[in-house]
Amino acid sequence: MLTPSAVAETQLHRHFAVSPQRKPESSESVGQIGLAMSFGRNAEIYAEGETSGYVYKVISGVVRVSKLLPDGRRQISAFHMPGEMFGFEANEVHHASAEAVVPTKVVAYRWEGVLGTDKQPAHFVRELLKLTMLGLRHTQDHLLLLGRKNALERLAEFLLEMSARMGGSAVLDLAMPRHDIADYLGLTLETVSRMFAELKEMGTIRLESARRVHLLDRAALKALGT
Amino acid sequence: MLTPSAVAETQLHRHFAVSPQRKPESSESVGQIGLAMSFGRNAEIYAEGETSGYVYKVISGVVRVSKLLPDGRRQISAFHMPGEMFGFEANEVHHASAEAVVPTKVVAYRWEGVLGTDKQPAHFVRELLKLTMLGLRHTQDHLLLLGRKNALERLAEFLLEMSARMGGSAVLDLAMPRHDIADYLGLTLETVSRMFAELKEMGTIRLESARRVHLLDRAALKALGT
DNA sequence: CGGGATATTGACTCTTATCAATGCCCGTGG
DNA sequence: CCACGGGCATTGATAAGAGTCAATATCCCG
Repeated sequence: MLTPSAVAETQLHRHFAVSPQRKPESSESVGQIGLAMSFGRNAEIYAEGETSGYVYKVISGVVRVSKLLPDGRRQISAFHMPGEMFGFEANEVHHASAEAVVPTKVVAYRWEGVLGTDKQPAHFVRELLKLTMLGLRHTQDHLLLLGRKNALERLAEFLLEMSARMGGSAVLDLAMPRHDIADYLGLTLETVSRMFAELKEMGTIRLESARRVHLLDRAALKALGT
Repeated sequence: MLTPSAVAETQLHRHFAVSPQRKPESSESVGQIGLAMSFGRNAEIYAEGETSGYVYKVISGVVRVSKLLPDGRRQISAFHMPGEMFGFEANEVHHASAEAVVPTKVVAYRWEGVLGTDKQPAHFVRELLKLTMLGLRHTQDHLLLLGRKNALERLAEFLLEMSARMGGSAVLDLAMPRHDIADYLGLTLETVSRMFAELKEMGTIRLESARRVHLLDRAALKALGT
């Protein structure tokens, strides 16, 4: 029988001509609790179905968390930027996989799951509760996007979200390819590309290159994306 | 300026010819911490934008949690059944609204938000963390449904989810109208109706009435919905 | 038993997916 | 320094799935 992890890996190979690197390129302990790890582009940080012994904090780079269907359809639930944490689960098993979008450094912290919570300092548990609640909020907002917004609205919201998370700059450097944006927004990469073209024609953005976007008219984007 | 709460209410009036009842029909304290409340069909339990002073547990009935766009598009993020808790937020403000789908009894527990967590017993915080993580998992699964599944797959998954949560019986009594199912699945009510018809033709379900569904072939539903 | 809300069904439209061709950019090696 | 190659992105033509609008049908609930 195929384990969920094996299935996920199989699917990954459909998405990437070059198979993703397995596991960290390097790791070293940080203080007494953290373990610093480096991952190359598209390297797997953990897989769906894998036992989850850690929570992670992004130091540099970008991480995507996604779920796959047996036929290869993929939904990215979140991108994680430097400073953000990810990887916490109610059970001992990851129910999504995480990969580095670009070369990425993270710190992993040992985490025994909710059951091991007694052993964790109270402030840590409280912090984790807050982070989980914020994650839930973000995911619920994303439900609205996926369930009820059209392609243009989705891309507008995505650009505003990315801008806000990069400190609100008007020039965005997107770490991820069109394919990842599409899988985050529940679209195809062609549709994403067409919506970029449409925003460009409307004069609300300018594309310096495919990955470098100038937001020219935030108000127009907000009118679309909210 | 329209408050978010006022906007939500406006939109509700588009959805229901009869305006929803405001606030509990009755309430009485349970022990020293809980407050029992009753709500009629479509009554609002709390609104988006409202200050959140409580978490809730469903005693009987069904609750829907949803978000609205200014133009009336609605996304239901979850239905809550007896025994389940809902209404916890990272901030002091609800970022979704909750309504009773059918006449519903809940118990409300005072909750000061994450910041007030010190005052809560540790086991309660831990329990809440677990519930929030489970909610996050459910919501992420729902992202995959909304982003990547077709109408038939969505309905199949919905029926299996409902069956599982009603104890796995082969005869389902759906509390919610087609409109709510549609807003949960990111479809229109017409499409939901057509997918019911299609499952019926395939012989995987039988409709005793619109709300009462017999699951004849779970394996077929699983093949579609997973 | 009657009437209003809810659900089904049909005809047609529209958005997005699919399939396919072309273009672009960047890193590598001659 | 320029040419080549490969991944990535854009653009076009067409198809398919779900949405919209509209006409019944059915089911509760009083």
